[in-house]
Amino acid sequence: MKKKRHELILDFIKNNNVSRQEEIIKMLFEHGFNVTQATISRDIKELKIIKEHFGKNDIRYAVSEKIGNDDNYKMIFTRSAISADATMNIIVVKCYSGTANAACIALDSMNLPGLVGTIAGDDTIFVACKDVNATSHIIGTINSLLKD
Amino acid sequence: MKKKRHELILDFIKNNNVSRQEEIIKMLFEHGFNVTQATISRDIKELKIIKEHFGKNDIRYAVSEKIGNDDNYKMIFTRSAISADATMNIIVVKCYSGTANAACIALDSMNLPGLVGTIAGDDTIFVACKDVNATSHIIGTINSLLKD
DNA sequence: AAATAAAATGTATAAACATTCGTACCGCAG
DNA sequence: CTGCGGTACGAATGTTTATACATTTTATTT
Repeated sequence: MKKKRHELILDFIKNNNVSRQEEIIKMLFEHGFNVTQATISRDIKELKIIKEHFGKNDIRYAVSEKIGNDDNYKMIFTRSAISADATMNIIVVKCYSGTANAACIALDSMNLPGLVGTIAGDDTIFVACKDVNATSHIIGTINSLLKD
Repeated sequence: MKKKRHELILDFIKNNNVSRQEEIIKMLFEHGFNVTQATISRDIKELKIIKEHFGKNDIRYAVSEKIGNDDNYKMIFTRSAISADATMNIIVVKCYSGTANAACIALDSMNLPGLVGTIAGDDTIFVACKDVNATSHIIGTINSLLKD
């Protein structure tokens, strides 16, 4: 039953602003589970759920996933970028109009080794790389992102 | 003095396993700051520091990478979006021409609870929400973003 | 199946944390 | 100056969460 309960909890906090364990107890009760706060506390620990401050006056539980975050960036990038080309140590990435900024931030956040800096216009990103070697490495990474 | 204190706190939690606000008080004291737990609580809120479960029996404070990125997202969003309106479980966000896509991606990336899906045209975003309740919550969040 | 070990949970309580309320300290307009 | 609006803070208190210990449930061994 623990498994099912955990699933419910995860689902619940993903789809609602949950800020107290009591709310989870209530939700579980409505789904036929009858557990105490101590159990929820342990569940939260096991599920590695975190409590985050959001906006100015909200606190909410959230699933802690650094990996999930990476995926997020990749998603942003692949949804924004169209193609990439390299000359010397510069890579030029073409994006859909208006998305270069977002794609650029996503790219930056990947912390690619050998990447020196980026600048974004409306639909184009310039990526400055350390040297030709790094350039081919990075464009390889970018192209593999573009494929999915 | 608050600025300096905040810096110390961030530095501290990045480089140590900090699991209680008391530890922060102690550290600050050693650096010449004399504040109470109430202040630390407020600092943690302002700095959007989270408490994460780590390993099997550790809890520690950490800087939420997600939130840091959130700031980026927020920036993209607020620079693109103009206004928002809701009917039933749909929110319509008006953006500057050509920016809806970027704003939409930013919005998606915030992982707002109750948000089911989004779609962007050139200057408009449709946001589908789970129900009316979620809708009002989400438009509240959007409006608070638009204010700054 | 009885005996034993291990996991899951509840109870009660302690610990950790957030918040309310009051005060002090600005910066500034009148 | 004087009063107003805002920020920062401590003390006290309320709220929320974690945990020590006891108990029940489930699995494992013999």
